[in-house]
Amino acid sequence: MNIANHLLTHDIKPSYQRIKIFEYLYSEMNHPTVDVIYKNLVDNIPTLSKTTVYNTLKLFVDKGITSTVTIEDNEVRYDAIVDNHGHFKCDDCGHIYDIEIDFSSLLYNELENFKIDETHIHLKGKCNKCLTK
Amino acid sequence: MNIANHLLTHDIKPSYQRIKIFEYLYSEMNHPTVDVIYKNLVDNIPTLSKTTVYNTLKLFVDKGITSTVTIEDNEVRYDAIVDNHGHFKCDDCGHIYDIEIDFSSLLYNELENFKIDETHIHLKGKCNKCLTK
DNA sequence: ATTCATTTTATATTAATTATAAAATTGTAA
DNA sequence: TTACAATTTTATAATTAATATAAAATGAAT
Repeated sequence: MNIANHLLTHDIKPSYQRIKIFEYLYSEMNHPTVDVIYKNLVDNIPTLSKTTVYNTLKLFVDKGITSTVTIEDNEVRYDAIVDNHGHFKCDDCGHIYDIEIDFSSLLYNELENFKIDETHIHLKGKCNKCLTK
Repeated sequence: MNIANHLLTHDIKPSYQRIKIFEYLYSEMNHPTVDVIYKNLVDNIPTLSKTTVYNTLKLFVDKGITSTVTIEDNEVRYDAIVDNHGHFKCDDCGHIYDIEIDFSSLLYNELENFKIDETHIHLKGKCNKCLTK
């Protein structure tokens, strides 16, 4: 994918930092925190500041090309996938898996006449790799 | 419900502060933050400290009589209901509704051979009251 | 009453995030 | 090219939730 174009089509000027941050999100798919993103990019962009990472991710979320993942309560993670899906976090290795979820099977009879904008699902446990090692 | 007994049966010594904190959680059912709990109790317990609220809730969660609700990323909320259920937060009034969810309808084919310990579901949108006012 | 364990409290610290304003960069029109 | 304006990035300070630590208070048992 052409990242500069992707940003442009979402009304975001493709600055060097923005391209690199999105590139990291998109290629790693590791649901990184701000800190992880910063530490991974600062070697190649020595002038990078954490504020830029915060600003950029906020912009990405506002423009709809990034979503946030809140599993633990002391850190926000970011995801280049924005269409509805769930997450599984392994308590052992800490890895966060994207999982497909058929949201249509979920019916909330108590929410009649409610307007549902977002549905967040995340699970915790142990992944197959950690269970067999 | 007899709160002192409830605490005792879960291996928690029923101190005055602990009883009052659980009583607040259980009677209000408002998914309060630590700050909200503290502010509501400090008038009647002038010596109460926030550290006690933190400690007590951590104890309650460890002993399984309270669960945490993480919807926004900058605040943890607490819930006296511990069996599996979901939450709906209204973006307008901020109220958090408990909702019953049939978790059995959710199948995760990607998680074969994974061990699932917890499932968290929360929704956002506008509640019926806010939609009609 | 004395001792020991538990609970509560005050204080300091940590760490994620936000606010603010200056510096750097980019784009554009003369 | 130069000058100017707008945008983006950066450094610094401030805020805030949560944790760590140790002293003070409480409670139970002898």
